[in-house]
Amino acid sequence: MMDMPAPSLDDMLCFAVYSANHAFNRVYKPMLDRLGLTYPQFLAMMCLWQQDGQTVGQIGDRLFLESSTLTPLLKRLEAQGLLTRRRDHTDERVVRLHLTPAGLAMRDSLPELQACILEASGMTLEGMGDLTRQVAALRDHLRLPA
Amino acid sequence: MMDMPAPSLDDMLCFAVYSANHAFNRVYKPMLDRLGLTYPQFLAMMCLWQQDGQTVGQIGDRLFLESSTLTPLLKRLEAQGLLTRRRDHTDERVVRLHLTPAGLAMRDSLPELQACILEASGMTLEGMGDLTRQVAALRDHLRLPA
DNA sequence: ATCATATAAATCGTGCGCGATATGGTCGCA
DNA sequence: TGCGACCATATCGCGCACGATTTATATGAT
Repeated sequence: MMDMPAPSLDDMLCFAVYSANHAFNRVYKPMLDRLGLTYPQFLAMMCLWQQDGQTVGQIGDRLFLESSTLTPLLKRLEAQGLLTRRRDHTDERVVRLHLTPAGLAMRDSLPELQACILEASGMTLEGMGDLTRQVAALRDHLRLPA
Repeated sequence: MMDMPAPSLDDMLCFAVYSANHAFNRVYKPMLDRLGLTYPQFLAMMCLWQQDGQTVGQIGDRLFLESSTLTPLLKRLEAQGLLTRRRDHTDERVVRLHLTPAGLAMRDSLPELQACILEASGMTLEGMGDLTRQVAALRDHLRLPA
């Protein structure tokens, strides 16, 4: 029987994804620094720009994050004056998030941000859309129960 | 002039990569738990399985990580008895990493690990190789100086 | 009405990841 | 010989991310 050759890091999809994620982080950082956001905070803001008034759990479902990650992150956004956190009147277990005017206004920086990312990626819009779908499909398959 | 439509999270390559990375982490976790490794620790071990005796800086170049990340991680691997950290005799600034027999033996788990990942990804080997190259090319382009 | 179960967030401890800085070693050049 | 520039690693503080647990609220069965 032939053994499979031991794969090197460069052949491993998981490492490509791991290192590409870090590379994105580094590209975003200087731009987000000027907004006073971290990258995960930016993703949470994206959720709320898309739909205001979501709960912590809904943001978690969207971003695939636990409340143990989100609660402190959202408190920091609240401390920055970008959103409010209030218990829902009809279900006191739930915390609803609402953008402040400052939080909403920050959305205006999005187009420029997107343009920078597109340029840094060195891809076309179509190429990005295509790769996005492939990677999202991989993610969704990995998330299936074993 | 028409504005670009504000993209949602699902259209963003950065989020696809971010969430796919977390999804990989979650797939690896139960398997790595049995080895007593974290995912970044596993990546460091991959480097050393490929070439023993590398320096901290070489591992950092390979994984795109800083010494501030690697030093504590490598100390934990040393504490587990998987490798040794020794200053180089000819250049005392440099720390060289050498696998112990236990660290080397752990490599035997690799093939099974790879097989599990392949299955969890729901892809063919060719499909994985193809996507790996696309994502690595993206990473390398993002790493170019602006 | 009561109590068991379930659910949503929050809290805690550990490890990763970075930027800024510190420490100590090397090398070239006066 | 000694000093200044550079270099490799280590340390520190902050924020993310998780699993395990806790707290508070809601729901359902009897």
